Amino acid sequence: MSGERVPTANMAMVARVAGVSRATVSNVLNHPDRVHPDTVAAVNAAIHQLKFVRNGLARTLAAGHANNIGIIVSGFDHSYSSEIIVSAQDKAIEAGMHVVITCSNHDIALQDDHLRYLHGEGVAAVILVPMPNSDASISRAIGRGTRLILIDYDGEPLNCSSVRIDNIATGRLAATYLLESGKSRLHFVGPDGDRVVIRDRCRGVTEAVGFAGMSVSTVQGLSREAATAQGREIASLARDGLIDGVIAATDIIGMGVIFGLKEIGLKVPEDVAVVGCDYNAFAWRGDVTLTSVDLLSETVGATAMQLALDQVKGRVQAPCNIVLQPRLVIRGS
Amino acid sequence: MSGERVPTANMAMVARVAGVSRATVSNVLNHPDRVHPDTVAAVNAAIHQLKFVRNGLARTLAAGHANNIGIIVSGFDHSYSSEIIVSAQDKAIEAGMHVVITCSNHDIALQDDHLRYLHGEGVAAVILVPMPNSDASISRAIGRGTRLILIDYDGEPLNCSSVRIDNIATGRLAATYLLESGKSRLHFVGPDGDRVVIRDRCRGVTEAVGFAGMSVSTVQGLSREAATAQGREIASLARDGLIDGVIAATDIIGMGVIFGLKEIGLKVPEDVAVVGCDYNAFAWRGDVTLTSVDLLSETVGATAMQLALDQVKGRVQAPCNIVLQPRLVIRGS
DNA sequence: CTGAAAGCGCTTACAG
DNA sequence: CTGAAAGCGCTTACAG
Repeated sequence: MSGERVPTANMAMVARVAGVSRATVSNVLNHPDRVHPDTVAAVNAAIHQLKFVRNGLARTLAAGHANNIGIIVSGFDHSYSSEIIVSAQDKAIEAGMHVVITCSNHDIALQDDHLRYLHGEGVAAVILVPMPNSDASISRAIGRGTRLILIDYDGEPLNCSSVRIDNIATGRLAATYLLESGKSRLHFVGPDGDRVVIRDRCRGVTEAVGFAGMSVSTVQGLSREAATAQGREIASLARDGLIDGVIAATDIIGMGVIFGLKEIGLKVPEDVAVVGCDYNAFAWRGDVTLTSVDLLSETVGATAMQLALDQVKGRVQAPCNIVLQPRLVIRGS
Repeated sequence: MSGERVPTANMAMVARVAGVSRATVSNVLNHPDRVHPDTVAAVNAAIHQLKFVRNGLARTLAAGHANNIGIIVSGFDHSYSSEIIVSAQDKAIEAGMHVVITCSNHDIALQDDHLRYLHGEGVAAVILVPMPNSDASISRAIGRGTRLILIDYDGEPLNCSSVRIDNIATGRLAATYLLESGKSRLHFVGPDGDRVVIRDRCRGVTEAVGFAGMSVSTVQGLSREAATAQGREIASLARDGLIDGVIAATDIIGMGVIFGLKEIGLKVPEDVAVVGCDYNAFAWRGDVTLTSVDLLSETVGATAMQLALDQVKGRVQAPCNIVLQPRLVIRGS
């Protein structure tokens, strides 16, 4: 157990080489305008020569504020997560902040752990895409004083900023499109369980159609295999003329349905039209491209980061809850 | 600019509440066995009462070693990244370490930035899945003293531990399988550019087949759209009887080819068999599932983390370079 | 078993 | 414009 770090250059060494005090080195790094140009040059030369990289831990500790923001996601199996991360990071970089990501791997205990960990590491704020039913964990984080921004949070109202998509509107948008395309016997298919997101999408469909006009079925889980299997079931309903439009709660399911329909020779969208609800880049692209509802991942990520930055910079105190309206993207299904 | 942190409990407060010194609180946290059980209980009660979370920055700074390991990936658009992260994190957690992820978004400057940043944050080690042509950036990190583990690095030999898949074997495996399935007119299709990974896979195919027995084509980029378009081109070659087996450098391309073939009524794998080379869970399993070469992402991630931990714990000094042999997974194509 | 003291590498008023 | 000094929140020998 001797994994000592190779002795790295620190500010004291830079100061010595440059012939100045540590305070001056610090000033060159943080407020170069307050330092004589010649001194700046000398210090920078020393920094360069010693390959000095400032210790960010000590910096944060001494300065009392961090220059990084944490993002916790539960997994990368949906393109939504990655898209949020990328757009959030872009915004953070503009503001001179770093982003560290943490993955809870769909494990609520791990999510809790990451929340504690990032708090302990003193990140300036945490953006969380919370797992369902993690209210307790979230409240604890807020209680601890973590600056938290919630994405697509669907639990009890919390004293915390958030950004989310209107999932009822998502379902309504999908259903309305099918109705306007002349379809009338709609079917909603979503994963089992009682996730609010899915329930909302279903509710949106119901609002647009009315209970009488629709049927509903369920897929076990979120896998492609299960989606394809259920697609075959739905195809048989379609063959019997019971269905002419399908709203799939997820794009993966939507593609499964399309494969099921085509397998028995039904034409998409002529015989049966299919709309997905989560614009998943990992789902598109069979020979038929899936029409879906854009959940504006990029806007969501950028907005969440903006809220985080506003809080960090002290520009805003009160929590701010933003609800975004989704957008239908018509493609080939 | 007044985004001050809410005053959080620190060790001094815990010590006061528990009626002990800060050193004792620290001992309760780090070496509970050295402390009287009653004292431990009192301190823990205070910790609980104050919702104290130890400042990890200060801990790392004072202790001289971190309890976290960074992973830098260039994106999450391939399931390989996520799988590596998950398995690496599992191994880290076993060892009581935390994992922070950073995404360079396919930007070599950003990758360099993350490398510097993580070094500055003092992470115990960094696992990097490097972008092509980032040797300079990597050497700099090593020079700085960062403990670096490279995954699938294909540049100049470096004084640094690494894990990689044998990509020549990947191509050979795919081609050999097709030959043994009775196919003889093989075609290799990969993305343009001169990535070593792709060249190696092609070389593996060549080794198995000989130049005379194969043709080669190229896709612009890695998108599904381009893959599908090229799939149509390849399908026309197949229709003319010039091809009866396709090795696709990526699974996304493989699926594009399958869609192209089926569009003109060719049967997969009877008329033309298709094998992918990167076992991408995001390549949609259509009605035909893609036979592919498993790049053992989980082993790669776990092994990389093991190498990192060994170094951190001081169990190993010399760099260790591991080459893993891929494994063919026969599915429906 | 417990605590006083020094120190990790930096920043930030405050003098000069 | 520059530096001496205190302090960020913790850990670690070292006494006791």
